[in-house]
This record gives sequence, structure tokens and C-alpha cells, in this order.
Amino acid sequence: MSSPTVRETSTRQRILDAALDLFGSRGVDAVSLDEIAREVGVRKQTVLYWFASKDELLDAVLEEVAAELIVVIDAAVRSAEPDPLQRIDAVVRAVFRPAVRRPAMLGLVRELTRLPEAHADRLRVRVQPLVDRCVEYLEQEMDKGHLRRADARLVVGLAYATVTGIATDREVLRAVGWQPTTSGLRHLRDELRAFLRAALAPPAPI
Amino acid sequence: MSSPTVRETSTRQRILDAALDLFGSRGVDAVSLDEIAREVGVRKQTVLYWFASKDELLDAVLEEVAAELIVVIDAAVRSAEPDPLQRIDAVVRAVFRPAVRRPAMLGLVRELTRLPEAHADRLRVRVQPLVDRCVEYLEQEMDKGHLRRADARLVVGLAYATVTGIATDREVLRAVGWQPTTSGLRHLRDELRAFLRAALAPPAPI
DNA sequence: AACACTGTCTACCATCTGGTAGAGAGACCT
DNA sequence: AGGTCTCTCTACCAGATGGTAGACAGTGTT
Repeated sequence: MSSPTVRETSTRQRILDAALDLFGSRGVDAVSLDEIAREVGVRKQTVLYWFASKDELLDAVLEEVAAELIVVIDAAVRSAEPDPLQRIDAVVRAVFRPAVRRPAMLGLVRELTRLPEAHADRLRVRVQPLVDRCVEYLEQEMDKGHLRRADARLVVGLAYATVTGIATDREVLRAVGWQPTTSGLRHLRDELRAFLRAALAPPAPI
Repeated sequence: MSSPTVRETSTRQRILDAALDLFGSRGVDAVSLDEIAREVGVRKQTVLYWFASKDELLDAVLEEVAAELIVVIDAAVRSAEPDPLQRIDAVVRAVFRPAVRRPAMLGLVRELTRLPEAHADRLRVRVQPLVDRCVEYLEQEMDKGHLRRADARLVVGLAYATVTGIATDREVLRAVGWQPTTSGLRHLRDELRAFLRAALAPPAPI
């Protein structure tokens, strides 16, 4: 099909990347095809050549987000420690860097709520198995007493909300006086880990 | 000035309300003045009569959000128990209902990150004192050993992110199979409270 | 009766939006 | 050389957007 000729940073891919960043950081409706094209250094009609419509472009972007999210999280989940708290910690560490570096990514996930259901479903369906696996795992560990007893489904949602919120809501961090320096980043990550660990740990440790 | 003649739901106020809901739920850029006007049952030019421009309307909306947020949170903070965990619990309970009932409210706060700084500042400046007071309070309680020792500023940010995220990210809740029924709501609220309590409680209780 | 003020409206306008039609340049194939 | 295919472009277009100008009706005020 559209197998690349030489460079892998094909026009198509560059459009996808630019669209992800713009959609995620400023909102889908607020970003015009002209703007995406300008960002890539190309005309709007070139964008429409690769993606028949804005809708189709958005679908492709969501597909990419799903793929990246799945890769990052799945890898972290698999290669982690046996202790659930450490395993969760590994996921947070793995997610944190890309999330803060590229807030558009999670920003786009957040954007889902504002999108027509058809689009939202496209991403949700892909991520769903991952969520279900997480829930199942948490339930097992709760049963074993390794995690605080709670509704595993909602705990997944709550933990996700915490991570996403802190990674995307820059204004909130500004309001509490946080600075986006390197050490600030590390500090934030560590506090986030401690926060989640405390929220998930069983009430009476060992 | 624009003191209402008879009904308090003046055109101006109805425009503000509609704008808040639309801006907050769908994004500022994605909502047109025509749409707001249609929602109110009036022509676009009437909107522009009350607010000279979309920017000015947005400013007024942000001002209203700030006022409401401050009232709700401040009241909960003041009228609460002496124990910090119970006090936090009271705040969560107080914020939760309006937040879930009118997600546009917190949605608009989230929207700040996407807005020009001038607008973001307008709200942040108003909420800042409240944040500072919260931080100070948490620090005191941490010193007394009533709360888990942590960076109080970031803890405020994290707790806020959790509440806002769970209240506004409907898609996430759908993904974990949550249903917006009455009992579902209560259940969600209780899990949220337990989650935050665990995240903030000191490691060795009593 | 004349006037001014208030609030809503109709009539426009320049600009931007997503999208169509099709030209043109280069690469590849025969 | 001729033809086809791939990719990017210019030229448009219909509709929406934020905003201006000003008409018009109702309500006091004098």
C-alpha cells in the first residue's frame, strides 16, 4: 500500500505526529487542517490527500495513541516485579516520562469525552482488554491482601485520573507553585509514586 | 448598572450559564456564539450586546467559576471537623455533587491549560489564596503527624487531579464499566473518599 | 409630544473552515 | 518515448465564525 519510499518519517507520519500534538494540546475542534499542514510544512490539500477527511485523520491519530499507550503500559506491566506495589510503581515510572514529555498524548485521551461516541469507541475498544487485565490483576492481589480492599474497577479509574490529571493539567501545577525543571520533574514523579502507593497499599503492612 | 428589572434570570445571566456549560463541556474554541445564543433562545447579536466579544464573555464565565468554586470549597473547609482526614472528606463530599452534576464546571478549569495565559491567570489569581491556605493547613497537619509526610503543594495538586479527573473524564469511567446511576454515583463517591483517605493518611494509624 | 435609553433584532462583512476538482512534476514501467 | 502512478500543488466553493452598523420597539422622563 503506502509503503515508504526511503525515509520512514514520511509525510503521512509527520502529519499524524503533528495532528496528535495539536489535537491533544489544543482540542480537536480548535485545530484546523490548515494549521496542521503549516506545522508539517505542506498544504492543506496534502493533508487531505493522505487522510480523506478530518474525521479520518482523527481516527488514525486515535489508533496511534492506542498503539503507543498499549505498548508502553503493557511492557511495563510484563517486565515488572512480583510485588503488586512495585509493579504499579514500574507502570507509573514508565508512563510518567512520555506523559509529561508529550502531554498531548494523554490530553487526547482526555479529549475523548468531548468527541462523538464513534471516535471515543475506537480508542476505548483497543484499550479495553488492557483495562480488564489490570482490573483482574488488582482483584487477585486484593484477595491476597497485597492491596487495599476496594472496587478494583474504580481504583483503576482513580489511579488513571490521578496520573493523567497531574501530567496534563499544567495550570494546576502552576497554581501550586511547581516548576517544570528537571529536578522538579523527578520530584513530581516521586510524589506521584508515593501518593499512589499510599492509596493502594493495604492498611496494615506486614 | 445592569441591575435586573424583574426576574433574576436575566438574559445576561442566562448567557453566562449557557456559556459555562458549553465552554466547559465542549471546549471554548469549539463553541460558537451562535450556539450559545441558540441555547439561550436569543440572537448572536444579543450575546454581543451583553459581552462585547467572545473573549470578554469567557472572562466573565471564568470569573463566575472562580466565585462558585471558592464558595463551595471555602464553606466545606470552614464548617468541617477538627480531624484533617474528616475535614478533607467533607471537602470531597461537598465538591463531588456539583462536580458530577455539572462537569462543565471542572471541565472549564481543565480547559485553562489550553487557553491563553491571560485568561488562565484570571482564574488562577482568584483561587490562589485558597490553594495557599490549603497547603499551609496540610503542612501543619503533616507536622503534627496527622497526615502522611509529603510535599503539601504537590499533594494538593494530586488530590485535585484525582477529583477533577474522575468527575470530568466520563470516558474513563465508561471504560472501567461504571454506570451513572444514583447508586453508581454514591459508590463512586465513596471509593473516591476511601482512595484519598488512604493516600493522605499517615502510614502507621494510631 | 418629544426625547433618550435599553434591549433585541435584521442585514452585512471579512475571514476562516473542511472539502472538491483538477493541473503538474517526478518516478517507474514497457 | 509514451503511459501510468504517486504525490503535492493552485484554484475554488459553500457554509460557518466573530464582529460591525444600524433599524426598531418598548419604557420611562421631561
